[in-house]
Amino acid sequence: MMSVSSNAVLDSSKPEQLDPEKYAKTIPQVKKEGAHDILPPVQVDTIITKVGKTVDNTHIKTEKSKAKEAQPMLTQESALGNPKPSPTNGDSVSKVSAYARLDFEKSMFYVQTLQVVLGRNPDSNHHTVDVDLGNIKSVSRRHAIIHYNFAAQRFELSVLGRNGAFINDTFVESGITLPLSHGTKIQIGTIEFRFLLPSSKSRERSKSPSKKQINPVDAVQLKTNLYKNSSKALHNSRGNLSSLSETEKDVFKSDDETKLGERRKLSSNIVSTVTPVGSSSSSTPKALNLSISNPNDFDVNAPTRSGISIAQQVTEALQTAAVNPQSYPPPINQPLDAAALANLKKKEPRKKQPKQPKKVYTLEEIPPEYRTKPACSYSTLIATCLRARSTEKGMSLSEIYKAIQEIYPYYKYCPDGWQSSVRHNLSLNKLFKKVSKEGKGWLWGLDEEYCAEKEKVKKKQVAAAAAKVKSQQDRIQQQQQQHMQQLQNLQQKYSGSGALPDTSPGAAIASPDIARSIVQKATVGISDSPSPTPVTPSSSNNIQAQLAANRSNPNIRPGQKPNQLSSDTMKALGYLQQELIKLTKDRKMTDKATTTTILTQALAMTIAQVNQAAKNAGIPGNPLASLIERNPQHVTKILTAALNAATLQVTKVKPPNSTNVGTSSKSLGTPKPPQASVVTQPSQPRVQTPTQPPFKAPHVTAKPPSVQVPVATNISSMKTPVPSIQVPSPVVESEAKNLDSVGILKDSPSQSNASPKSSASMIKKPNYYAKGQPGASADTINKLKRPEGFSKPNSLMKPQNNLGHPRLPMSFNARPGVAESTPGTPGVSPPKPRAHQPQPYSKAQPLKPVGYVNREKASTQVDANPVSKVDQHTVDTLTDSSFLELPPELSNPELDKVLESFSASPTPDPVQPGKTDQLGDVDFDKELDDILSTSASVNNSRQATPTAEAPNLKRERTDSDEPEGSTIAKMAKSEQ
DNA sequence: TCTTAAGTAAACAATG
DNA sequence: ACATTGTTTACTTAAG
Repeated sequence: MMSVSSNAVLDSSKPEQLDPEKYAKTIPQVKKEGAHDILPPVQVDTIITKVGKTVDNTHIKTEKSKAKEAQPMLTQESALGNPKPSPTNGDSVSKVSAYARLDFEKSMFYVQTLQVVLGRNPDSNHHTVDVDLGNIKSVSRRHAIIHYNFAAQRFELSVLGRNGAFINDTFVESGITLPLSHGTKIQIGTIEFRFLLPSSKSRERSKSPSKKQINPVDAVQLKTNLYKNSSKALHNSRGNLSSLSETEKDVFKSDDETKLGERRKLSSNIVSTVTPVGSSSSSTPKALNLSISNPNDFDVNAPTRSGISIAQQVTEALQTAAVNPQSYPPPINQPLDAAALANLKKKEPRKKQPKQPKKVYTLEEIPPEYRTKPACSYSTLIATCLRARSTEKGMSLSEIYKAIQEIYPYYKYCPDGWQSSVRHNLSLNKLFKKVSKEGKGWLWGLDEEYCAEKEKVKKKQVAAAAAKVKSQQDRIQQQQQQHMQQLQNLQQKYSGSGALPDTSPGAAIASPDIARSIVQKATVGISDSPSPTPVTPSSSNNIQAQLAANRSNPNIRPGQKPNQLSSDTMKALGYLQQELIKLTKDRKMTDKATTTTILTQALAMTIAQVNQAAKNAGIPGNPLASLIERNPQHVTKILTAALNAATLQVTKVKPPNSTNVGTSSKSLGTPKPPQASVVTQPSQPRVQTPTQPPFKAPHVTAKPPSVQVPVATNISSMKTPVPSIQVPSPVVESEAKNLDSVGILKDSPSQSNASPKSSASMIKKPNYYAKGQPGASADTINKLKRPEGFSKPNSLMKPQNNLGHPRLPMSFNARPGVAESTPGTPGVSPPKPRAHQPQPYSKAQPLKPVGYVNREKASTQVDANPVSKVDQHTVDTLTDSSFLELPPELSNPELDKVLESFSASPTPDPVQPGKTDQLGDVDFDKELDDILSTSASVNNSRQATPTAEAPNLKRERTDSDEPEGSTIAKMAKSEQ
C-alpha cells in the first residue's frame, strides 16, 4: 500500500514554503517509498499526453525499469509542481498530468497516481490519505481507494469504510470494488464528488504518434491538502505540488497539533488536488516535461461514449461490473489541461446541481440499534443536546442538528423533516432561548430559569400524585380492615352454631356482607386467591368443601396475603357478580336466603369449573380472568348453568315455601340427587384425589338451623311468594333437565341464535370489536357486554413503560407489509392496519425507510390485541368444548347435557366496543335486594347504600388488590 | 366530547 | 438566487 511517510500534506495556506527545487531532491525517496511497488508491472499504453508538446518520457515496462527511470521523470515532474506563478497566456501549455480527476463541489483532485486513498482527516502522523475528506466521523480513516486495475484496464473504487459509500446514488457497502467510469458520482459521508476521465478527444490525441507513452505507474505521487479555501487556490495559483522534500518535511513537522486542529476546523470543505489548476497554469512550459491534458477533456457534460450519457454509463458500469467486470470498457487516462479547464470554469461556471434528496435508507442499511425512534420528545432531545454540547454562548441550529444526530443516530438515518420539528420546538418551547447572535442565526441555549420552574411544578405534581396514591392505599387498607373485622364479627357471631351465616340457607341477605362473603368464598377457587376466609372446621359446608379442594391450587402465590386478590381476579369477580345479578333478576327470586345460597354455589361452581378445566388443560395463570376477557359470553353460559344447577340443588332440598332450614336439614346426609351432585362436581377438581372425601352435594342444607336465626326475622317478612318465582319444584326439577325450561337457553346469550349451523362459532375466538354481526340481537349484545375491565385491552395490557412516550412520527411507520416480513427486528410487531390512514396534509408522503417501526405502536399493537395477554392456548382451551369435559368420576349426565348445549351454542355477537357496561361495579347487596324486593316487600334494615344505577357506575379501578368482592361496589361508591 | 400535548408539514420572511 | 434559519399556522394523533 501507499507509504504513509512518503505522502506529503500541504496546506495551501503555506505555498511559500514549497520549494520545487527541494521537491526534486526528494523524488527518489518518494519513488522508493511510493505505492507504485504494488502495481503490477504491466505495460500501459498511452496514459499521459502532453498538450502541444510531446513529453519525452520513458515508457516503463517493468517494475525494475520503472524504478530506474523514475528519477528523470520525477525530476521533470518536480518542475510541474513549481508553484511560481507565471504570466499565463491563453494558449497555455498544459502542465498537469493526471489519469483522472475528482471533481468536488469547490475544488478538484487530480489523480496522478494509480492509487489514491480517500479518507478522514489524519489526526496523527500514523496515517495519511491522499484525498482528505475531512475530520468527519462518518468517514473512516481509509474509506476508499481509487486504483487502476490493469487487468480490467480501468480505474476502480474499493470501498473500505465502515459506512460504505454511494456510487451513483447507489449504496455500496464496505468491501465492494466497483469500476469507475467518466462521471461516476461518488459520495462518501456527506462529501460528494465525481470521477472524471479525459474525454475521447484527448484520448485521440494521446494516441498520436508524436507523443511518448509513459507508464502511469511512474506518475508522481503528489498530494496536497487544500481546505476550505482550496478552490481559491485552484484559481489563484496558490496550489502546490508536493512531494516529500526537506522543506516539506519541515512543513509536515510543523504541522503540529495546532495545525491539525486548524485542519479539523477547515474540514468541512475538503479538496485535495495533486496539482492545483492555478499552479499548473503558472508553470512554465519549460518546466513541464510531463504530459498535460486538456482540461476540456474533463468536461463533465461531455459524453464519453458516443450517445451515451454519463449517468447512463455510470449506471451501466455499476450494473455490468458485477456481472462481467471485463465487459466494461477500460478508462482511458489522459492528461489534463488544467489551465484550460480553469478558463472553462470561469466561462461556464458549473451549474449547481440541484441538491440531492437525502438518501432513503433501507432497513438493512440502518444499524439495528438505530432503527427505533428515541422515546423522547423533541424538546427533550434538544435539551439533552444542549446540555451535552452547548457552550455558554449556545449552539447554532446546525450544531443542534449535528448533536442530535450524533447523540441519537436514529436521526442520521431517518428522513428529513425532523429538522423542521426541531426548529419548531426551538421557536415555540419556552425551554429554549436565544443566547447570542452568530452570523445568520442564533445560538440557542436552555432557559434554566424556566427549566427550574418547570421542574418545580413537576415535582409538585409528582408529590401530589404520590400523596393521592397513598391516601387511596390507606383508604383501601382501612376498608380491608373494616371488612375483615366485620367478617370476624360475623364468624364469632355464628361460630356457636358452627356455620357461617352466608352459606346457610337461612342466612340473612340483609347483611351487607353477604355478597362479599359469597364472593369471598367463591373466590377461594380462583387461581390467584388463597382461602380468604378463616373457616372453622365445623363450619364446613358444601361450598367450602368444594372450594377447599381449590386451596391447594398451585397457582396461588405463596407470598400472597390472604384476602388479597389481583386486579384481574377482582375484575373477574365483578363480572361474575354482575352476571349473577342479571341472571338472578331474570329468575325473580324472592327468598334472600335461597338466593344467597344459590348465588354462592353458582359462583363457586363457575370458578371451580373454570379452574378445573384450566388445570386439566395445564393452563397456568388466572383462567377465569382470561376466559372472561376472551369470551365473557361463555362465562355467562357457565354461570347460567351453574346457577341453574345450584338452583336445582338448593331448592330441591329446600322447598320454596319453606324458609325453615330445619326442614331441609332432613335431607342432610341423604344421598344427593345425581343432578345436584353433578352440578357441583366441576367445582371440586381436587376431589379426584383419592384421599379427599367425595364432594357432598347438599351441604347447604347441612348448615345448622341456628344460622338462620338472623335471617328468619327478615325472611319472615317476605311472605308473599310470587308465582313468577322460578322455584324448582319437583316438577320444575324434572323440567330442569330440559335446559330450555330451566332457563339455560333462555338465559344463555346463545339462545337467540342457537341454530346448529352456527354452533361451530362457539369455539371460535370471539371478536369483541366486530360490530353488527349477523344474528346479534340488541338484547344479546346487551346481555353480553364485556366487563369494563376487559373492554379495553389496552387498559389492562398496556405496558407501563409506554406511558408518557411521545407519539412517533407517522412518517417513520413501517410500510405496511414490509416490517413484518423484515428479519432482524426482533420484538417488533408488524404495524397494525389502521382503520383510517391519514392522508398527507399537503404533500405526498415520502417513501419511508423500511423498518422504521414506531416503538410505541409496536407495543400497543400487541396490546390492542385482546388475545395478546391471554395465551392463545388458554383461550382456545377454555372456549373449547373440551373445557367442559369433566373427569369420568365427576361426570354427570345432567351437567354434561347442560354443558354440551353450551358448546353447541353459537357464540353470540360480540359486544360493541363502545358499549361496554360497568361490570363489576355493582352494589351487590343492593342489586340482590332489588331483585328480591321486586316480588317481595322486604323490610331491609341493612345499611347498604342504595345505588340507583349501580351497573352504570363509572369509576376508576385501582390496580391494588382487594380482599373482598363486595368492596368493589363500596369503593365505587366511596370514590364517587 | 373536549382539552391538551406532541408531532408533522408547510408558508413565509429574514438573513447571509 | 439560493439555502438556512426562525416564526407561525394548520392539521393530526394520542391520551387524559
